[in-house]
Amino acid sequence: MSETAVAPPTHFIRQIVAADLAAGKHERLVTRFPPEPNGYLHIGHAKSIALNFGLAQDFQGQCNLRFDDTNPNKENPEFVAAIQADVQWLGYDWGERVFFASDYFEQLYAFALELIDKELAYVCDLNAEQTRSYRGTLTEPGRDSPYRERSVAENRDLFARMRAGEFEDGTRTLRARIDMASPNINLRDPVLYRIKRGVIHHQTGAAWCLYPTYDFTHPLSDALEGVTHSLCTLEFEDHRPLYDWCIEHVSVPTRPRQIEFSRLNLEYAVMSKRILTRLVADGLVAGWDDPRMPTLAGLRRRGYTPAAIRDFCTRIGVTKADNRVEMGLLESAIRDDLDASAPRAMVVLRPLKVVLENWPNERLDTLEAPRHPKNSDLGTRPLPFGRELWIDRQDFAEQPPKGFKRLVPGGEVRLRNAYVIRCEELIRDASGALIELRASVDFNTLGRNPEGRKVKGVIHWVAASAAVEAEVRLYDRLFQTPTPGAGGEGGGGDIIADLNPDSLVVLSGCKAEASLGSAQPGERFQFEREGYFTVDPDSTEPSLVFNRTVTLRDTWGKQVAAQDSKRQTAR
RNA sequence: UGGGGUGUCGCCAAGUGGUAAGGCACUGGGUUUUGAUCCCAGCAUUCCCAGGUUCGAAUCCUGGCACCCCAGCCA
Repeated sequence: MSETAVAPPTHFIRQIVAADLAAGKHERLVTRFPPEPNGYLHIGHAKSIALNFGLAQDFQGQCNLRFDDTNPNKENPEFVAAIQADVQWLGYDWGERVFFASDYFEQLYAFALELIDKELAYVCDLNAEQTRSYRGTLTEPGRDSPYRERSVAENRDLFARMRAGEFEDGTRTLRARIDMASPNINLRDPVLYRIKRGVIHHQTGAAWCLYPTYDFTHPLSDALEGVTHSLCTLEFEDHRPLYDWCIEHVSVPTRPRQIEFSRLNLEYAVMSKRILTRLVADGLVAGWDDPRMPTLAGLRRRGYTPAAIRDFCTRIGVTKADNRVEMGLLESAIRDDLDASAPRAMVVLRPLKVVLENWPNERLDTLEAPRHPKNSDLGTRPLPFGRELWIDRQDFAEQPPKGFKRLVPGGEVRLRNAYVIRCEELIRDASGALIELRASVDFNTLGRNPEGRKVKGVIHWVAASAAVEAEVRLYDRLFQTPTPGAGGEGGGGDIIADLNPDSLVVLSGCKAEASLGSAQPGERFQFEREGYFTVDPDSTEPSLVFNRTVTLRDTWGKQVAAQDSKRQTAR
């Protein structure tokens, strides 16, 4: 196979990196992916991971995994483990370079002392509320803290006593001494350290009772690691002057450059960690790995492949423009991957029995079908065929809509990989409901077209005597509105009200073809004419559980839906 | 209304003064034992708007407009 090296798509950050490297600014590229371990990673993080690790790969640099763990109240080791698992699953490797911002706490403390000595930081006794009122507003400047002019000696003393645990939470902070009148609020003497006594940090235990803020920690951690390009999302653009200020005024070994790009928004989904946490905590979903969640764990359980997610990330690009990407793009990426790789199988989701009246009672044949229509390397599978079959109720219509190509009373249809049959009779129960079809086989149609007529429709089926029972979980978008929580006109809606009540439909008593009996959790299949499915870990030996990853493209379904809505509006 | 950003097809996105890439979606047509895949064709005389500079402007200048972010001791 000739692997024509596809040039990675160019975007503004890649251009900056390439130019910096070409200019000899750095020996090699160093990036970092800096998650806070306060939740699971989602598809938005995948964009950042693919960017940071991808760039490092392409330029033969390195990308560090660094946990930004400066707020022990919200973080825990479960998230640390989950994040590592997800990054690896996505296909990236940080080698030996896993770091924690908490690794640098001692060094950071020394940097803070350096700022104090330079009269660039001071201990402030204002509480949170007072600090806020001194800060001013967007349009009015702030006022200097009454503690702003403390001596170096006093600041050193107080800061040491903060560390020693002498003061209660919220009573004192260490602040940068910059400019209370700055039009950029982040520069109005931002808090560098706050007191948190009695919290056990997942990495440092009880060693510290004061913790550095993000604004102080991030630039210095980057510099300590020799990060050359620190890539983050747009909301940190305002913080860049502060990022640069920290690097400027502290004796760090290197000078990283922060570059911002826009975060990913997806239609019908939510990327806010706060809201995702709430969905999990309130039991609105089955957990962080619920297949409806946009988390990597959820997507994995849904049947998404790492390759498809990476492909999606390159398709969406990297810019500074606000965006909201259509679900269709993600779906297209997974369909592309799975169409090429997933073995085919037949599963009847809503079974309707068909008895072939001219098929001998005891005869059970074994037909053969390719596992993949285009990739013969995947081989074939045996397909039992007998007198009684299951077909999908949706593949039969007593009164077919215009254009219907499937089975109708008196009509013919092709059973995929098998014979053409004709519907001869409808069997009903006492209430008049259809419970069974009687049909006849054209024995002369196995592997060849019937003579003298064209049979358009092809439907899938499963031999009743060899069927494997399965539960199938049909997943759809978690939210029913493209921008959940945005509300209608005016905005400010309740996000819970936007949840899609039909995001999960569980089908039991589905009939799977015999070859699926040995399917293992995590395996992916195309159920022909239905979609892509994966075996859920809830599967146990006798009872299979499948999750629907995504449907097949369905032009017929769309046509029917369009006709329906036309009929609706006509009324 | 202070500061920081962004505006190119329904969505994403190239474009870096020389006459609007590509993907997704959509619409036709072909192949097909998956209404799938695949193939072929179509889909921005115009780049938020208005002026200006230039032989030439999505790209430069001026002035507007719209949207996003910032007043956590969260990140």
